[in-house]
Amino acid sequence: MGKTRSAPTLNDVAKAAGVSTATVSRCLNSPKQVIESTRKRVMHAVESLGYTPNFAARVMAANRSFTIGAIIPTMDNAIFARGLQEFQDQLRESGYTLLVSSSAYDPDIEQEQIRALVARGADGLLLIGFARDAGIYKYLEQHQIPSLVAWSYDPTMPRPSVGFSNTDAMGELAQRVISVGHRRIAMISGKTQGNDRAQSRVEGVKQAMADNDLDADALTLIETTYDIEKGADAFRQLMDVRPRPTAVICGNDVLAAGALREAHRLSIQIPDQVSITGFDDIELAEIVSPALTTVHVPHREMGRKAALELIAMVEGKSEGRSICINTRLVIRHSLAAAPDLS
Amino acid sequence: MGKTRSAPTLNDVAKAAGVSTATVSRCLNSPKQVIESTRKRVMHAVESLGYTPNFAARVMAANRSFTIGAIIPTMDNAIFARGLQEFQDQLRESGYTLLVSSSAYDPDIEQEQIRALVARGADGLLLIGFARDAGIYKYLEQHQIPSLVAWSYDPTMPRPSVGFSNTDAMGELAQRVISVGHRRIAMISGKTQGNDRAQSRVEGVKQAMADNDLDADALTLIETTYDIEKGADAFRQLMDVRPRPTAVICGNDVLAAGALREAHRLSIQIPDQVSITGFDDIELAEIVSPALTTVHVPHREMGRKAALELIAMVEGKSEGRSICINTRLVIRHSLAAAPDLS
DNA sequence: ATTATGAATGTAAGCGCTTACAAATATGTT
DNA sequence: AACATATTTGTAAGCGCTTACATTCATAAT
Repeated sequence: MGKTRSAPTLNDVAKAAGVSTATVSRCLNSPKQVIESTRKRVMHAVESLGYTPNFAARVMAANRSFTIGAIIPTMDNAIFARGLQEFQDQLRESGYTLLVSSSAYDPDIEQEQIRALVARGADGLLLIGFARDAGIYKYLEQHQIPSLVAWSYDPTMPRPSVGFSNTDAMGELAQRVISVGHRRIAMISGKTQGNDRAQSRVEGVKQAMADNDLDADALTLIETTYDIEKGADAFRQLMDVRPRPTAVICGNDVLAAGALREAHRLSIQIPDQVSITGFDDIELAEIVSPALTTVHVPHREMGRKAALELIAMVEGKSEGRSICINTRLVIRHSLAAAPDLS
Repeated sequence: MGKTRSAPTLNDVAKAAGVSTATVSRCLNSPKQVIESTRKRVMHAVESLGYTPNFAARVMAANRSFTIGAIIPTMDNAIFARGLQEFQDQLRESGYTLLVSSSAYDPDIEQEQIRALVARGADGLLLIGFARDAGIYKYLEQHQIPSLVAWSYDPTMPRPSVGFSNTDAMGELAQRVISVGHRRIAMISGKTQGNDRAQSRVEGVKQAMADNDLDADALTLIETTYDIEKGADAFRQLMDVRPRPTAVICGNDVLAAGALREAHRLSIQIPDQVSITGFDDIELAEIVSPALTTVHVPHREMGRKAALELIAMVEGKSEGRSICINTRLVIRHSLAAAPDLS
């Protein structure tokens, strides 16, 4: 309800220090413009009144907030956490504050959150992946809010992105799976609807299959939400498919962890009977047993570079370049040669 | 730089619709106050201009933002993710937007984030744990910002909290550990400095020991940051202690997972040689093998109740009650009888 | 027809801050 | 000493919105 009522304002400080509001404002924003003696007096008044500037007012007057917004699909697992933490740290160093909200993978909520952040004066936005309504991009343009896509990289897109090629990264992993002899391959993917990362990863698998004269259309594919439980469910389903797949490629480590857990329950030996792979190389991947063969994504590097680039865009120093981050295969025990190859 | 420059304002809409700004404002905020015909006209203008209200201005004028802020210690692991997701969902349903920031367990950063959120017009704040500088609480009072502590519960504190007694919950677990015969107990705790949850958990263990005529001061205690790696490091150290502890109680599941991993590496059989326990019951706990005996915290319930209570406070319907959430022991395979008990 | 009543709309005063511009003061030059 | 120039400070006009209050208009009661 009533909030700032009793909080001191710029005016109060000005009076207390016996100067004009302009001088106080300058003390706070460009101290070198005001002479030491008065600055001291002003700062003292600020201290003793416990004054904090009202951001809404500042944003409105200056049309600048030093705030960056990020909308991520979920906070519910570690996928975005690490990269975002680094993103925030980098922003902080440059004097920006990060505000995060999550969309629960729902495009409508995402749109709402984007508007909320823009309306709140965000100077720039970090978005995950490219896929979203064109109207949103138009909206951002109208408000002249620079935005940067992360967790994806596609230089052919009109908007800048910092990330990696999900297709290539997953392709490389699938190639490895095929190289060690697997022919009957199944995949547990995240929902591809409105999720270009998930789409590209499926694409990567299919491409690798095609490259090796396997019928990509024969890929047994289950789409599900990114949940351990769901990964487990999907794995169980896949184990009923005949002929049974010898390798299950998962859209990320969370799904793979679920698959692994279900394999334990079903007493299916991993990797002797079935190989399982993940994607992301979050901590989870190393902890499960057998440890997951996966694609390592340098989340921290991505977060840092995204922050730097977005700041450059916000400050008008960059038009928005796309930056490619290199992923690499991490071979651990969950992948082995296909059993029936011998 | 210049952002909202070309975006339409209330004034533009008013002109386009041939009404006053007051009417447009009313259309947007209390539609029933304006007659159907004009409302239609106004809404049409809003649509065709692609108007979105400027939040900074709205906040400043109305002194109300429908925004709730949350400052969590870290986004880097799952501990807070789940509860926060539910918190956000509940807020959304009630028409509030959640803005999150993370403090990296640093009190100074936390303070800065709190100020940032308040300055940005947050109507209320969710804080994790009680321990923080008194100045911050004074600041919140001065600005009349309701705040709610979560992940802790202590009815004796002057401020409302939604959570559980970390002492009791951990005490119950420790009691169980002792009951199955363990006498040489070690603990890997999170940094207790400025973290009342960590402190209370240590307290819980000590209390349980004292209750069972064990020397609580003899508890071998390692404090570390909440990292899998650190948990592993600490476990290695503990295994060098002589006489070697038979049970390692960890401050949370993340540390326990690290301990477990290290045990694997050291070829120490869990739970045959050493028992390990966690806290939180995040997904990780069930995935590692052996699965962790831990304390289940109903994060979702906590998130939901926290949201409801905080909204009530913001809307002046509650003075701020404290709500206790029940935790429960989850016994899995990582805890067994002490080996040398026989 | 006149007036009381209530609903719909308009008017305009802020909300707390930044910043262009003006004024005052200090510094340096000749 | 007189002036040009640079530095420091003040003045006041917004930024886009909400809302108390005033006004207008429609309806109903007399």
